Amino acid sequence: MQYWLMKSEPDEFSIDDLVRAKNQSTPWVGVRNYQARNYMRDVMQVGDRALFYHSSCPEPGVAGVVEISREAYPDATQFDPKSPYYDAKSTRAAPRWLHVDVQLVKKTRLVPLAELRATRGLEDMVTLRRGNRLSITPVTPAEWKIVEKLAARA
DNA sequence: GCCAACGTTGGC
DNA sequence: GCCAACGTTGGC
Repeated sequence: MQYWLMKSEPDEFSIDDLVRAKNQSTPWVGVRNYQARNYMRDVMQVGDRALFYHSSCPEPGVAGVVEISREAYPDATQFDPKSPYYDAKSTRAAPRWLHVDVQLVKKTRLVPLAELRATRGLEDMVTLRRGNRLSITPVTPAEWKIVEKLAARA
C-alpha cells in the first residue's frame, strides 16, 4: 500500500469531471513519461491512494483524493492517430504506454500549492522539489497524513 | 508570455 | 556513450 500524487490539468480533466464520471472513475490516459509510467506499471497497486492535483491552472493545488481501482493496462490513445497522445512508434504487440484507473474517494477543498509549500513536514515532498515536473510522484505516509488534515480543514 | 528545469532526440 | 539542441512542464 502506497501513497501518490497525480497531476491533472483541470482544463483537461478536473476533480469535478471525476465527480460526474460514470462510477466516479476514469482511466488515467495520456501519461507519456517513462518514470511516471513505470510507477503505474511496476509499483502501483489496486487500493493505493493518491492526491488528485490540479496543475497548469489559475489555482494549482490538491483538489481531492482518489484510489487506484485497476492495475496498469495499455493506453488506447497511443494507437489513435487522431489523439494528441498518439505515438507512432508504439505497437499493439508491445505497447509503450500504460495507465491505471482511478476512482474518486472524495473531493476536498482546494489546498493551494502555496499552502503546501508553507506547511511544516512537507518540505521534502517530491512534487514540491525544485524543478520537479513529474506528473506522478510518491507521497510518504507522514506527508499523506499532513495533507489529509489540511484538506479536511474548513 | 516568460523562463527555469528537466526529458528526449539524434548526430557523431 | 556523449552531449547539444530542442520540446515540454508548470508556476508565476
